[in-house]
Amino acid sequence: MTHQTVGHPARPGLPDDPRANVTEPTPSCPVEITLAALHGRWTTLVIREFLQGDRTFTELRRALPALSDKVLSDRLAHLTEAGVLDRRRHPGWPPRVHYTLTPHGRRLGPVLQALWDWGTQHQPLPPAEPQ
Amino acid sequence: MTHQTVGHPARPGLPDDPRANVTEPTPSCPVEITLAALHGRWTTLVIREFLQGDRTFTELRRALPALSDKVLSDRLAHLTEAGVLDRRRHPGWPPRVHYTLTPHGRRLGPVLQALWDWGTQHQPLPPAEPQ
DNA sequence: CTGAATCCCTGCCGATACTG
DNA sequence: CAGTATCGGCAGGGATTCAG
Repeated sequence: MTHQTVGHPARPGLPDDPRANVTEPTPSCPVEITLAALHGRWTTLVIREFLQGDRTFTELRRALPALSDKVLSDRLAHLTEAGVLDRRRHPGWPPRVHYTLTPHGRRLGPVLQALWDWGTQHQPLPPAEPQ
Repeated sequence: MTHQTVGHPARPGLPDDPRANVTEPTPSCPVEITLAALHGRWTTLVIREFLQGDRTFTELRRALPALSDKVLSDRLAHLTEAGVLDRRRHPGWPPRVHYTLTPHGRRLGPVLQALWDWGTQHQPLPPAEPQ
């Protein structure tokens, strides 16, 4: 089955988009864009927090105690730059910063859901005997 | 919007599963399982090849010329161990090995589609002015 | 033909200490 | 409170060489 009808209904592949024809990893590929947004340890857990509402730095630190300040700061900056989070500094003392999902960030819900669903269907195979 | 109705229809969050309550990255989390399967440079491009049909080592090498033998070998072994690919050695000479998506691997189609879709909706933000 | 072994280089992550 | 600066360890990825 080397060839495949292009017009096949319920086609399991990806869209017929010029960006789907790349032959090496490139940042302009939509899949790479999304994986770049999700990139890094802790990132999906941070996003999960925001799917329940906005958060401050300290609230996140309490929710994810094993996450260091530096990495949390990195993740928030990264997600903000990726257009996933909106950063809002509140005036006064003590300084408070609220982060919220942008509309674009909220659309990561279905993405994480897809990742979740595949993972739940995963049954680890018994180690294949050498043939 | 700190609180949210649990029973909200079309809930954008993740399932009410005990595994969703982890407070640190753990390999048993379904999201981590899927990201682990997709992990590594070139991995999604390799999977894309298989969504069009089975492939041999050499066919993949031709389709992705900038991918080194070692990394291709790593990816194939990794995806096989993750239950995504099925590895079948053919007897005779020269040795030939065919790789095919398992049923489980075929279910990665919707996952890649979700990643693709989010990425296409992505419009890079102009660099935010410091507030 | 299909890999495995080795080497080097880079970038991520964590820990710690410090600042507006 | 919400970060930044710095450092070290380690794993990933590429190039090259060797093997079944």
